[in-house]
This record gives sequence, C-alpha cells and structure tokens, in this order.
Amino acid sequence: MRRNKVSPWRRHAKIDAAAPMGYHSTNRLRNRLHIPSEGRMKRITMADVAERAGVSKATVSHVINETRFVEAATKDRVREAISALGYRPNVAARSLTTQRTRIIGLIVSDVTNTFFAELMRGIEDVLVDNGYSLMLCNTNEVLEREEYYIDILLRQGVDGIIAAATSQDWDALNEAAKLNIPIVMLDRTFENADSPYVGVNNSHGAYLGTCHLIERGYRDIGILSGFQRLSTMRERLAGFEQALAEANLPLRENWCIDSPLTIEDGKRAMQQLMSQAERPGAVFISNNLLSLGALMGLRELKLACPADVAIVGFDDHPWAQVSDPPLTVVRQPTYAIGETAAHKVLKALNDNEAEIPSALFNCQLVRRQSC
Amino acid sequence: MRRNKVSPWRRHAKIDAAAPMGYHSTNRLRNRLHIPSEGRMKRITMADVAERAGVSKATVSHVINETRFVEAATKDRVREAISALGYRPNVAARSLTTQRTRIIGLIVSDVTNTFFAELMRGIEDVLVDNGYSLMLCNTNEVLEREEYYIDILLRQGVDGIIAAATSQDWDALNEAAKLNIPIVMLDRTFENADSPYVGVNNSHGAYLGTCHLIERGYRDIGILSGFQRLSTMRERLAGFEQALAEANLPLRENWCIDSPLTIEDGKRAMQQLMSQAERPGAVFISNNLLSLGALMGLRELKLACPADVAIVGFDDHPWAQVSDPPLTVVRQPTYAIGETAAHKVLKALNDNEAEIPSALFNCQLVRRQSC
DNA sequence: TTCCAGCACGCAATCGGTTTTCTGACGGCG
DNA sequence: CGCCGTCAGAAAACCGATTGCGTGCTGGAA
Repeated sequence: MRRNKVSPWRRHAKIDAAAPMGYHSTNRLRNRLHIPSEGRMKRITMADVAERAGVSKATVSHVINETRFVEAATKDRVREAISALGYRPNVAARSLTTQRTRIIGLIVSDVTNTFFAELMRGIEDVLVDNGYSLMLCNTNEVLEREEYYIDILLRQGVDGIIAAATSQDWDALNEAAKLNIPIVMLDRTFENADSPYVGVNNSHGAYLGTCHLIERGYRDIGILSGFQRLSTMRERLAGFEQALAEANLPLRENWCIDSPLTIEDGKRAMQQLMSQAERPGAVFISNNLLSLGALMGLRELKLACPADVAIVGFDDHPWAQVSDPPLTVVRQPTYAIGETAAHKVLKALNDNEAEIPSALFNCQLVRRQSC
Repeated sequence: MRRNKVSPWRRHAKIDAAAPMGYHSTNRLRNRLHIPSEGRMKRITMADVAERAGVSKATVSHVINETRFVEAATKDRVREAISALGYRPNVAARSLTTQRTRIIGLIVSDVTNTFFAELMRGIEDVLVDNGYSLMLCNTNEVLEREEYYIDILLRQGVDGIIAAATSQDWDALNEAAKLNIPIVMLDRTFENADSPYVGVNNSHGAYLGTCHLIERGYRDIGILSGFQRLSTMRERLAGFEQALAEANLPLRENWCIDSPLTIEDGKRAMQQLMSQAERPGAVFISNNLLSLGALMGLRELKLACPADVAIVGFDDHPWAQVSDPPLTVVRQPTYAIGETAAHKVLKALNDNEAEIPSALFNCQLVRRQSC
C-alpha cells in the first residue's frame, strides 16, 4: 500500500496530450494549502464532548445515534457540547465497530459517457437521500483495473457494490459475494451472475429500432455493434437479427461489425462498413459513442445521412437533437435505471432476508430525422 | 445518521419521470443477493495471519507495509499466510491509527456535464495510479447539498478535497481548511479562496472567441452567460467585454443574458435574446450546456446558424463536431486540468511544507462552421 | 424499615490495525 | 569471561467510536 507502483493499465487521454496548450504556473497566485502556524490541531473526539457535557462517552454515543433513552436535560448538555466544540464523529472508528461504512462502491467503465454519467446521477441522488456515500471506480473498460478496484472496495469495507462490469464472468465479483456484500449488476450482466440486474430489455430495444428502419422501407440493413462479450451488445444484436428474420431480410456477415466502444473506433467501423463495394442503405448502431463516431465517419466520407445511409442509434443524448441529421434513437430511461439500482442495494442492506428481483425497463423509440 | 431524513434539495430528473416507460420486475430473474447458508463468514484479520505464520501482529504489519526489516524466511511465512487465508487489510482500522484514509473527496456540480466528467477522468486516473480512491460528491449546483457533502467528507476523514465549488465564498470549505486538509479549487474559485486553483485563463479564452467573431466581420455581438456568482462566468464576461472594447464595439445591456447552467435554460435564454426587436448577429456563449440549449432554441425559432446568427461556444464537446452547424468553440484542456488538480493535492499530501501554486491553462480556438 | 423494580447512565471490552517499547539471543571486544 | 550493542521479533498501548453489562438512585409495595 505504502509503495505506489505505477499501474500498467493507465490509459492516457489523447485529445489533451496532443493539444498545444501552454501551462504556466503563476507566482502571484501562490497560495498556502495549510493554515499558517497552529500546526496540527487536536482532533475533537467523543471523549472531549463527554467531558464538557459531564457525561460518559456511552451517553454521547446514545444521544447521537438515539440508541437509548437519555434524559432531556442531559441530551441538551451533550448537544450543546457537540456544537460548541464542533465535534464531528469519525466514521473510521465507527465502522470499525459497526462493520458498516455507509459507502457504496460504483464500478463503471467510462464516466465521460453521458449514459453512465446519467446512471451515476440517479444512483447518487438516491444514496445521498439515504445517508450513503459513493466511491467511484472508473475502469476504462480495462479488466485488470476492475479487479484492482474490487479489491480496493473490499478493503474499504463498502456496504454494497453496483457494477457495470467489464468482466465477462463472476470471478472478479466472487470475492465480494463470498463476503456477503450485496451486488447489483448495472446495464450489463452475464450468464452465471448471482446478483440482481437492472437495465433495459436490450433485445426488444434493438428490435424496435430495426423494425422502424424496416417500416421506413429499408431492406439492406447493417449493424454496428460492440464487443459480443458484453451482454448488452449480444442482446441488441439478437434483437436486430430477430427483426430482420421476421421481415425475411438477409443477415449479411460483412454488414455486421463489432467495434470497441469509443468514438474513434465507431468512426473507423462506420468507414469500414461504408467502403465496401456493396454497402447497406441503413445501419442500426448499438451504442451512443459508436453513433457519434459513425456520424463523424460519414462526414469524412462525404456521405449524407439519411440520403446515402440511414441510421438508428441506441441511447439518446441531448446533442442528438441538434446533430446533422437529428438522430433517431432507441432511448433508455437512464436516470430511473440508476435510481432503481441504488434502491436495490439499499433494500438488500436494510432487509437481509429480502429477495431482490432483477428489473428490466423498456426502451422507447425516439423518431427524428436520420432515417 | 441512523435516521434518514428526506433531503430537501433532491432534484428529480424530468426526462425519465415523464417518459412513458414500463417497469416490470421479472420473476424468472429472481436472484439471491447473498450466498445461501454459510451465514456471516468470519472476517480474516491480521491476528489470524499472525497465528498461522507463527509471528506477532506487529511483524505482519511490518511485512505488509515494509516499515521495518524482517528476515526473509519470516517474511515468506507471513506472505504465505496472507495469500492462503485471503487476508485483506481493513482500511477503517488502519486509518483509525494512521489518521489518513487515502481517499480524496471530489465535489462537482454536475457529473452529466461532459466537461466535469472529463475532469473526473483525469483526476481519477492520477489518483488510482497513486493508490488513492475517489469519493464523489455531485452537488447539482445546490449550495446546501455542497455543505452537506463537505461535512460528510470531513467525517469520512478524507485526506484532501478537490472542489468545483458552487458556493461563492470560503465559508463552506473553511471547516476543512481549519482541519489542515489540502483543498484544490477546480474550474472555479473566488476572491478570498485560500487554496490553489486549477483552471484556464477564462477571460483570455472568451477574448479569443469574441475576437474571432469580430474578425469574421460581426459587429453586433451578444453574450449568453451563466450566473455571475461563478468566477468562470465573471471572467469570461470580462474577456468578452475587453474584446468588444478594443474593437470599439458597443456593449448592449439587453444582449447580455445570464442564465442557469442547464440546457433548458440555455434554450430559453437564446430564445429570449433572439425574440427582441433588434437582435444580435452573433453570440458568444460561455458554457457548453448553454451552447447546446442555444442550438435547440434556434432550431425551434427556425433561425439558421450562422446565417441568422453566428455562435462561438465555450468548452468543446465531441458532438459539437457533428452538430448543425458544427460549432466553433473555445476549448479547454479538460483532462489535463483534472490531472493537474489531482497532482496538486497529492503533492500537498506528500510534502507538508510545499507551497502549491495555482495553475492556469490556456484555451484554444477550434474553428468550425458556426460563424 | 426493607426490598426490589426500573430508570438513567457509567465502565470497560471490543473492533483491526499501527507503533512504541521491551526482550532474548547472539556476537564482538577488551 | 564479562559487558554491551545489535538484531529480530513479541508485547502492549493506542486510535475513536459502539455496546453489553453493571450500578447507584428513587420510589412504591410488603
């Protein structure tokens, strides 16, 4: 712990590193981080409060937590002492005895993806309402980092974990499960996951989107999808295939492209798709970053959307309303998914015996002008 | 703590609540959150490790932390015991004595704003490399929530705080400062802030953007800005004004609009601006959410950009490349700002005496087609 | 008057680590 | 041979809360 190795999985930002922007540290802005002389101030503990109020630590504790009857007058003295001294309980000490930290660990793959950010907001709003805190673990979709973080969360003693996991199996989370820590799978799950899952009906969503393309008259439809190791991507591909099958349309191998879930890769994938001799007239895109990349790719190729190729994307995004063209998408109730996931961990924590069911939300087609 | 009041500042998502999407909890997906019978597994402590290795707790501790020489053979026995038992140190216990938690608190106003998300990523990447964890506090730009969170962070005993503060003065953070906890101001600061600041040269950025509009021949220029209580917004307005002044252009009161920093409000503000009898031919927009809202507003009014009104925005966004029109913006090196902020807290933690200077990055004009 | 129940609260063990102090063994040196 | 410094590791105090158990006091019943 004390020795900090440079972790091997660090992924550097490309945009900023390349940008020719100066960094100058200004002297006139020099500031102290620390209050001048006083040195380290004595921490105020429960014993200090007890002494000032003329009671024992036990009584102070019971006043704070309302765990035992305390006479009104005593209670007042304690409260007065607390505010006079500016006492703040030490959660480390508390969780040492209670074995609970009131911290929930959140594992996501990319906080800059608005989808995950919106999930986070939903989760965080619920947690803060219930007096819980959030420890953020951004994995950048790197497995080793996810495993590292799970270990950290366990050392930290988090009360529960909400995970949009990168890993494809239960191994990484198994340690947590063995310790009886509630886990909720978010957005993604996998076959042998032994935890409730909160997300959308992905196959139906993709089905909706694809059917919309078919209704609009497109017959030659391709798909841009993410790695099939992610359950969401598998399900969306399945929904896409089902829609084609029901319409008796062919599924052409070379019109089905898997790509890493980044804008750059989406761009490449779209260009690869569209530079074939025979190219699709419409494309279903399984992820919002890929959709954005695809639009960029088309722009570079000077292909018009929907004239040259129509698009339906997965996941809505505020900017999708003002893109050129405004994107028709399958929308997930993202914020609500986050809220629900948070409620489920809390439920598990408050009622040890509760069976926590999974929750599947439905998607909604948002018609705009990309097809 | 134990009693959870519903907090008064909770802000609900509008989009999701309104969306007519079904929620059905599936029975066939019922899962257990907990491992069946075993009950609560005995936690493995340092004492267990010590016993198995036939040494004292002290020795185990020294092996783990490399705080004292331990004979190779002993070290091996301890290590074997650790991995055999699957021992994981309890950070609560550790931080109780060390008085350090290796947690940094991050206060931001809106995680769904890509700008903050990108900052977070930079911060998180640096922290994880250094063995620190991140506690996320999303304030939704609500002051009470920020204060609540600062209190939580202090109880939690975080080692440092990085704050994109909503508050306009030092009061809220003062408690933290009194406890000698390093604070780094992120993106925003204020007059009497007694902490280093990491951000960009906002006034120069706005100056750049406005000058660009002037060079392109626009004389009648307005500005959409955020609340002037935020230092960033004040500085950007100042840069804007300077550019106008240098070009001997008038600053028209009713072409300067302040608005809350949301997409909806940006839309309203832009519509308000453009529905005046005499309207500007170009607008500088101080924030990315406002820029997006502005584009939406123009679209509703059936006004063309840049034909009817030109736009230069602040903050780049991947989607800005494919918007209609692609947006000319002033870009900040967001990720690098985050990294720098993180490095500064760590510096303060590692070197108690260090004077930590503020850091100002430069902005860059990204020319696209909105003017 | 004695006894006991119940009230209001104190005492001290405990959680799981870190760190200071203590100890026994060994070896070098006069 | 005796003395002492060094070394590896043990023992115990300590961090700041929670909590089971114990206790002095009061008042009503026997």
